[in-house]
Amino acid sequence: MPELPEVEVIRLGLEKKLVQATIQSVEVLNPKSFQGDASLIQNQTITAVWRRAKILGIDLKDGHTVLVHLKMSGQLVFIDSPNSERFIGGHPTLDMFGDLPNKSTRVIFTITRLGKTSYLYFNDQRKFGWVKVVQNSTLRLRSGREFKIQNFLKNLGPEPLDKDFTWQILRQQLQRHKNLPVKVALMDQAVLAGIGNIYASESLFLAHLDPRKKVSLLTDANYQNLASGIVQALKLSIKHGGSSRANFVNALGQKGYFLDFAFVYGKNGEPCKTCQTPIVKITQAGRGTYYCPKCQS
DNA sequence: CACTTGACCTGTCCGC
DNA sequence: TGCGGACAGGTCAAGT
Repeated sequence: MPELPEVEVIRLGLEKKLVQATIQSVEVLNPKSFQGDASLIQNQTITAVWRRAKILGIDLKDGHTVLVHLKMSGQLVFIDSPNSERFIGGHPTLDMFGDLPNKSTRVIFTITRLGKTSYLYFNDQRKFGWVKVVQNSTLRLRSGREFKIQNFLKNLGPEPLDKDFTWQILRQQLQRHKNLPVKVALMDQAVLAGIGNIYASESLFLAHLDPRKKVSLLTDANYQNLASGIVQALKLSIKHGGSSRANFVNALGQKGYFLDFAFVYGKNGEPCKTCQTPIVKITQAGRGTYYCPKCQS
């Protein structure tokens, strides 16, 4: 589920709640969801919450970091006290959500701050996601940022929301896959970090680019349009709280509303918002791709 | 090496 | 209603 915007929305929420707070204890309900020694992070103060690609990092004062990957159905929900904070901010809480923990809860962190106790729930219906405790020292500096290269992570491409991201960088990165359709190439995390199935389709629509077009056939104008389409789609989604197709909720358990503004994702058969032509769904590399056959020719 | 497919899980939705 | 199958935002490993 979560791609870059969803993970960033969670990060923004968690940062407010967790920095300067302390992890008092950790309860692992599903052992496969948790790697590393949970006892290492107990009674540790949280110093930062960061994101790289679709991975969240929670830094602790003593030099450990808790990494979280939500994969398809993960959630990280912070609750001060039952049935309170989830209703602030003008958006309703998911009705299905109910009280936590629920049957999808895999890990529970007990958090204390200023003498008050709260809980952080890692829920993950499909059990693909994970929480992992590592040493900061295993996270290497790269390009002046605190990004990690661990075995379980292949090399990640540039962050598309970095200030120095340009269409030339996009062009250079896509050259890794000259013979692939541009949509498939875009989803390789080594090309760009954080683009998944929703934002690949949406970015290509904004760029008026056929998702089936091979990378080798792209023009500089295509790259320029695509680079700006990517940034536009990601920023718009963050602004609307991310995409909640099924499971996604932010750090307070609230849904995101980007899909209300989407042009093509999940819209097959519906008229294109620009030209009224029905949106088409095809399969590329085993994943659904949505596009407008007229606007993206 | 480049690329595709299956596997990992649980849940939902759609057609018969 | 019930049941089987397809499908779901991600990423590895194995296969072609």
